[in-house]
Amino acid sequence: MAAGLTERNKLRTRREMAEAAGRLFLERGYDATTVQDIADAAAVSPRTFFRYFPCKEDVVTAIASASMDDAIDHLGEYDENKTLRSVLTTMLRAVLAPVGDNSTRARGFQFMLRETPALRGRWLEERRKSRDRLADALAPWFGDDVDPMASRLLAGTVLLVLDEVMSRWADDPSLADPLGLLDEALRVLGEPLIPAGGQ
Amino acid sequence: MAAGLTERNKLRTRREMAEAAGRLFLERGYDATTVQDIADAAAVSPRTFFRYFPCKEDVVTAIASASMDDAIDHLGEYDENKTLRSVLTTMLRAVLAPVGDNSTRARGFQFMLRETPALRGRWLEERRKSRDRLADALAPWFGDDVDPMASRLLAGTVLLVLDEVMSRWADDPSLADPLGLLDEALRVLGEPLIPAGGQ
DNA sequence: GTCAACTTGGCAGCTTCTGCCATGATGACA
DNA sequence: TGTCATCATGGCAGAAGCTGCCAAGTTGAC
Repeated sequence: MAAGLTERNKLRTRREMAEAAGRLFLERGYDATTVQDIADAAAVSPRTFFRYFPCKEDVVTAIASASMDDAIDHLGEYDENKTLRSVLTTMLRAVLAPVGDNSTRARGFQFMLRETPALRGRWLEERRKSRDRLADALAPWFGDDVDPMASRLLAGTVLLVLDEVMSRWADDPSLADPLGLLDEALRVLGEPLIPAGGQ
Repeated sequence: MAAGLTERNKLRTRREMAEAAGRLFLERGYDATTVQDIADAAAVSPRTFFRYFPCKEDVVTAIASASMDDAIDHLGEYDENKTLRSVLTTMLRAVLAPVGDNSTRARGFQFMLRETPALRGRWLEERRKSRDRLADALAPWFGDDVDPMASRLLAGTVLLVLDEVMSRWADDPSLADPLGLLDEALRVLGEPLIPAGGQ
């Protein structure tokens, strides 16, 4: 439990760097903040920064993807009493609810992602990993011996929904949190994306 | 029509750089190929390379996203006699058919994308632009005054399908082209991603 | 034939990121 | 408590991506 002094110091260093980076990014922008700036603010050397975060973009994704990882992990084991819709709703709400707690910061991050191509690429890349993990977690609902195409497509589309909801929320300052936008998006997933029709 | 010598020279230079880059990337890998290498192979200076391609990754996306752009552009105007399914099928076939013509190269690119995080991020970023354009092109099929959520989700999911199909094709050397995988994926889109069920 | 516009090359410089080694702190064991 | 292996850190040098600036050569219009 004590976990050792070294271990605690490393956690603290990591947290201080992430906080300093997040603050500086929001203050002056991602590109205008150098790793040197972050290192100075966290009282470490740039060399140490790169030991904790493989690249500059990873500070942002490490901060922002943590809640997503948690939500997918807590999706839990397959339970035949829970419908696919209910577990997905629960997961998405778990991810979206905290956004309202610090909406200024969350909006800031959202806009920063939009305006910084390098960051958005890295972000989409992270999202892709989430998609794979979500697809695995959802697979049991589709049966064991079925082709995994359906679960993979659903997982990907659910993350598209999340993306869409967050983006709209960021653009509409009158919305306190993005939860209200979720229901309509989930409704769309309950109908065929391609309406029935001729060949 | 003559278009001027300068203009033709620029096109030639651009093509030579793209070809040299593509060849070198496939030969020795993306990371192991420097911009200097590409510039040498195309007999230009590195400085000129960056005048044509804003960053190294853009050579790859410029090559690979051209057919996608064409396909979306040729999706054409709204025609109420064409079903959504038919225009999407036409578009996806237009993108996937040429893959079989040079399958070795296409597989090489696919694996390169997989193994190079920076490239994949940039690729996903490009895909995102395609999604926006596709969503705009599909919007008329959803009616004018409807919320654009449905068309945006469909566009995103169609590109997920493309991604999935290409990935599976690349992994299965027995497949000449990826067209055979398309039908099943499109079938999934014709049914609700979330099966009907309780709340 | 002349001149303006433009393309290219080279150079210096910044930033991200990595390998290497010395230094100092931590923690285990006697 | 003392000793020693381990490990986190810092500093340094350097590669690679990328940009601004200016000089030189080419193109194309009059």
